[in-house]
Amino acid sequence: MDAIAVAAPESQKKRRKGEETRAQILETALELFRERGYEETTMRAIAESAGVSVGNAYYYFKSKEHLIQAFYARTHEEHLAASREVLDRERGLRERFLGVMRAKLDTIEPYHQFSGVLFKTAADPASPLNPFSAESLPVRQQSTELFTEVITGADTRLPAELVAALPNLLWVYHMGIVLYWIHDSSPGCAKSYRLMERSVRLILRLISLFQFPLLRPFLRELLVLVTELRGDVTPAQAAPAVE
Amino acid sequence: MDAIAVAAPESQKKRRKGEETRAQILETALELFRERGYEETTMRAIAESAGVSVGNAYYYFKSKEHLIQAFYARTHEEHLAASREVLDRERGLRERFLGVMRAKLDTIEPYHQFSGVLFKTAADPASPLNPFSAESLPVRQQSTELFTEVITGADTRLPAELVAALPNLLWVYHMGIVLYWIHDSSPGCAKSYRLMERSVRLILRLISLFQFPLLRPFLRELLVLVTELRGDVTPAQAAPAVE
DNA sequence: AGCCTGAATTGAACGCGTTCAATTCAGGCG
DNA sequence: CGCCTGAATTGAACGCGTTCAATTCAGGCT
Repeated sequence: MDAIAVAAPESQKKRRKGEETRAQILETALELFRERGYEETTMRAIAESAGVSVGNAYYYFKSKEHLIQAFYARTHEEHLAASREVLDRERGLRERFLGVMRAKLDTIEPYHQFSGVLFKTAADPASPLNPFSAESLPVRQQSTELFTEVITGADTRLPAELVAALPNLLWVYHMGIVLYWIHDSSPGCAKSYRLMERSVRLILRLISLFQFPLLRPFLRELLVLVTELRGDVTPAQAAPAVE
Repeated sequence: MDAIAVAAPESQKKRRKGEETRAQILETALELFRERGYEETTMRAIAESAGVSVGNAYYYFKSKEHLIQAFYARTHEEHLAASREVLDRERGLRERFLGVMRAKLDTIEPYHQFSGVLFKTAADPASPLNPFSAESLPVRQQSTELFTEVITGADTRLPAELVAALPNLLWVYHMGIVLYWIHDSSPGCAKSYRLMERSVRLILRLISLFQFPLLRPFLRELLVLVTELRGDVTPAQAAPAVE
């Protein structure tokens, strides 16, 4: 048996080892987070449970928050996968949009209990977890692309300028829904689903309204506002001045 | 001199003392926050600077976060005062709305550097600082009333259902602007002011559009959505289940 | 085999927010 | 006047996240 497996080079074996430890720590951490909550889970407990020293946990994760970031990346992947399924299946704009949004809520549902901490750290402009930070730019871009795909892959034709601006708008909208969801304590987060479904319907209606020439100037101004401000706000362009 | 001042009862003298200590601690804390930032200011430093013991600081403020809450209450008062001035002066809906929003940004400007921490804690559903929490309900109500006054005191007449729903909508909108402001690193937060002015204009335009019967069903649905969901989300209705 | 090097790992130590048993203070009462 | 009581105040101690100098480990080179 081992004679067959020899092919693996040394450096790869080394990397494998490190990645296993890393995965072990992350897995243990997420489990403890789910069991006891974030604040109640200490780094010492994580390390002990994972069979490593405290310092070693910090070797792989710069801070306790970075463990959340890893989790964040994971649910993001899950959402992408779930959305892909919807987008492959559906052609109607409404179904696609609704499906992606529903997938979002479904994906994050298991973590609702400690979503507060997640958002708490995510809201800090200085945190790498901040959705506007440079560190989470890839994730943000992927999410935005998702909404691009929702629109361009649908059988509905929309004016070009709207197509250009909508993805970012919808991304912000979806963040708003998540924000509501975080504070939603209704059973099964039913209210969040309800709000999402209704607001999606409303948005689609609003979009269709833009066909009327009456509303064109309004639309124009909205688009100018959005494109003018998009992206330039992130504090990441210059390193935060800490003396 | 003292013969005149004798009138003060004992209990009042006592209360005065306590309140002075409390004020002393708060003043020192806010000063240090502004100087060095929130995270960099330790409770020990605050206590020492205020000439009290650490424990005593905790006697008056349950936690470091509660010092922020006190600051929050203060800027809220300032905003109310500044808004009052505007509302007494202006009669046009646009001027009133713009004035109140501008006053908001002006009021919080001095604290922009540590606004991140403010929002970070405010975003946590479990935190008393959370704008949706029971503890900040009075502040939230006052803010909402402010927008009621913006509308009802203006010389523009609006449909009754709109008048009923707008205050809450505008409050949420104003929170959104603050959220943008927190992440705004442009000089003088110019971008936030710009966004605010443009979006205010847009909102007013949107409001005036509702006069067209074409948009009535849209408006209806929007109002239903808002009134249905308003307020019931706060997790404060039942004590958070902590085992 | 022996050495070198850089990754992996350790655990004691630091600084922080927070707690709390103990102490002081000051006004009311017999 | 001395006692009582509750508010005000103290500071040592706790548990936490985080750091870092020191140590081990394992592969590559001579």
